[in-house]
Amino acid sequence: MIRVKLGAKELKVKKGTNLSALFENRNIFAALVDGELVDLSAKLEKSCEVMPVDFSSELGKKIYWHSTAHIMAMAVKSLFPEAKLAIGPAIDQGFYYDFDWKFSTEDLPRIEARMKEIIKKDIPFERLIMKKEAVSEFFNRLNEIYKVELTRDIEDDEVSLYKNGEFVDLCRGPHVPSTGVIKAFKLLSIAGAYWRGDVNKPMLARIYGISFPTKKELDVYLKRLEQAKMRDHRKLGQDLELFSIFEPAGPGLIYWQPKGSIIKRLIEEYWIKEHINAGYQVVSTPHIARKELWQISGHYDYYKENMFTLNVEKEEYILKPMNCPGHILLYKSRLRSYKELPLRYAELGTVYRNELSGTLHGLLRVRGITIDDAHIFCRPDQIEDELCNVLDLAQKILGRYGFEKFQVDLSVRDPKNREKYLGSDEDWQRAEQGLISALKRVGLNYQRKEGEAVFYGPKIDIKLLDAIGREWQTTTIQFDFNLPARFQIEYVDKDGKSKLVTVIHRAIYGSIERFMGCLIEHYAGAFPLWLAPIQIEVMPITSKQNRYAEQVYKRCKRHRLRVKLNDRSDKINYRIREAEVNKVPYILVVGAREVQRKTVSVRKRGRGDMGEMKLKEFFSLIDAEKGGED
RNA sequence: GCCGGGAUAGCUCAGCGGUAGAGCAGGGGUUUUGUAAACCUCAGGUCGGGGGUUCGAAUCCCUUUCCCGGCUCCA
Repeated sequence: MIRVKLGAKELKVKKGTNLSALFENRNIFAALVDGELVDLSAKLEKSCEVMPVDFSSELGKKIYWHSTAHIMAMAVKSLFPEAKLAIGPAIDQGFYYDFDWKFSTEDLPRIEARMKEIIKKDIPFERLIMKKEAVSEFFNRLNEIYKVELTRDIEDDEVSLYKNGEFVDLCRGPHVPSTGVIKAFKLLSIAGAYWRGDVNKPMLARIYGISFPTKKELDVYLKRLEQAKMRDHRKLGQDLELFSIFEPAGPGLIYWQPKGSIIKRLIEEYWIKEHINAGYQVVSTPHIARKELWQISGHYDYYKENMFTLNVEKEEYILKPMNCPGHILLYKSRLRSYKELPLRYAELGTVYRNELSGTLHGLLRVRGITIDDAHIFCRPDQIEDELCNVLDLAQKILGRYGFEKFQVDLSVRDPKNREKYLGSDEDWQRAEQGLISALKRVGLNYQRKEGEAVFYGPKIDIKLLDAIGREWQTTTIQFDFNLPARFQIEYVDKDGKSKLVTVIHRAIYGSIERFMGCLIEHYAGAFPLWLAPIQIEVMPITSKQNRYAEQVYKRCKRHRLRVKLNDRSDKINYRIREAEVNKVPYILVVGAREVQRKTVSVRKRGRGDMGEMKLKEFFSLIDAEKGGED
């Protein structure tokens, strides 16, 4: 007999008992045995602690989705026996499977139908352990070249496989006990994906899907996806007339409509104010420069595919893809003393990058990028304080928009591949140490990502999520071990000797375009009062109140509010609906009663009628809401 | 850039070999309205561009531009 701890209970069972015997609850489909994730078919060989796994946990979801991916692969193989299997993992939201095959969207319903049959048959998932060579041979015989390659890369001598009837897949597992466990699923899309994420390897077809233990959960999920589309910045950008992209003008280039320009200007003004307070100096640099500048910086050799070039009187000019060289020229315009450091140059600099056409995406990925850039030139002993200041500033600025939770990544070198990177070990260690202690000092949790650093230095990135949960990098703080040496950026130290400065690149919004995109989705177009393009709409109920309405309108204007007078002859209900659809924060309705009592009726967006008040009262109400911003 | 799917009025979409349609938005009128859609009327399109097949193409084929979902890349 062995002892099994199961939650608060302790059971005594026979050695070799099937794990599934412990659970009556049919929703449990896997378990953690002493922390190791296993199938329910696993046998208990020694005393241990068992934790049931169902769909409620992250682990459970992954197993459930992964099993669904296997079922999809089974369906695909039975419909298209020639399709070759690649990989099929669970992801954060669902699963995918890559096949070497050409699918069209019409295939999805057929695959779904076949999956339903497989689920109905309730075929068990059986775990097999085989010698690596035997597995390799097995897949070779089936002409599953990708599986052969995967098997070859496994370090263990023994390999696990999962078998459902005739279908066998290389897999670490675990899985749900049988196909019937999957109750509700949906295949969502087909997309291309390079084998092993490598551009030089074959392009495979990836099918994405999702599954849930109940139809209801699936429906809720699909409905949420549908609703998320309603806050897509591209849709809202058009509906609310914030920005446009024009085909004849070129892809990835943003034309800001008047309303979008108001918001853009406000977030820029706020940014400038905070940066001046934080000791930055605002500078401005041209959009083009001779190619020599980019040869010195190294961009001409290493960033060429991304740069737009111009011919000017037989000379080559480059449309700037980055602001750094410009800021460096400003720094180098005279000798710098250690006493001047840190020197912080900030610029809302628009750069142009020839991003791959297939990657362009609304405001979130464009070719004309306004970076809220700054370069900090400092001494090594100032690094940590400077980093803390940047992180504090980032939190303050992002917090102003209600972004309080975000993902923070610390990207460092790939330890196995040190030759790839510029700079000494000492540089990297000091920089990384500085980044870590700064993160700790300001109390930010972060994920360490090895191999994610750029070649010239380690960095911290902050990522925001869009409406459907995709991550977009905004804030970035990067060390640069490349440019100081290339440009000989120096300062005269206490001892009279010239020394290389440390350069930190940093952006907080990341780019104005991307940040605007994130903001639109974050607020679902309902901008807070201080950002709303139109803050107030004044509406007389009938034309008899037009004069009074105009007085109200003028007083609002004088109070420096962005106000619109809507005295069209449409019914008041119609105009109110229109303003609500346009997400105007406040409506002031004036009818005969308000004229008589010298008041306004206030209606707040999303909340409805707040009743009558004096205009003065209304002003103090919204002044408080604006939070002191003007 | 690569794979798959798209593009019809300002917007959302129907039409899918036989005379280009609807709703909303827009113009003109009527209505004078009390907190999310009053009524009438008018106008609006080389069906993304180019080429082809056909007696005839929005519809079928090729090509090109752009968009969407991914991959890769990145602010």
